[in-house]
Amino acid sequence: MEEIIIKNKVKIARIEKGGLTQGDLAKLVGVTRQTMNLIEAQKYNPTIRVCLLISKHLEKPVDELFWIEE
Amino acid sequence: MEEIIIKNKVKIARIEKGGLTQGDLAKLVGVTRQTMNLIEAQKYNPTIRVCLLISKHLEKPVDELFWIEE
DNA sequence: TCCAAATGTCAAATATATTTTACATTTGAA
DNA sequence: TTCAAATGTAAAATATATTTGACATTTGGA
Repeated sequence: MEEIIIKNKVKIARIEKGGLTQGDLAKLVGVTRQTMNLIEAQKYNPTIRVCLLISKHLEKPVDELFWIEE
Repeated sequence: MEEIIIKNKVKIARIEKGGLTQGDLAKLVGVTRQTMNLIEAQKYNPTIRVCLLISKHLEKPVDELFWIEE
């Protein structure tokens, strides 16, 4: 899985909530609050499905929310 | 995992290869040829890490390569 | 036409994303 | 200040992304 080059440094930009709680967003996206919490804490590497749904509900493109740390 | 609403309909736009083979792109991204093949065939839901690396090597934004089927 | 390279696919194994349950800490409004 | 709501986190279980190995089919150029 190319551990050396990229190092799984995917980051999520601060999910600023327009009234949404972490749990609300999780529910909208269809994951658990814990998963959303881990994503926000940048603890791992979600699937594109989850990212697209976050993107949709936050109305921001995936490329703006997630990137590779150079 | 919200089986009803979204149905895991992530699609990859045709990965047109500027001389790249499926295997070449797989190697660049750091996954196996089989994984790249499955992604192209829209058989599943890759991680954002893989998507960002595909995006990088194809020089197209993630949002252009992957979307949710309405 | 022929053949090597590229692609499609399958089954079993492995790695890891995601859930479940549970509890401790923080935060903000009454 | 207080208390409910929100957040942070952890361990174990489950679901699924990804690999490995292998083989069959397709494709494009010589």
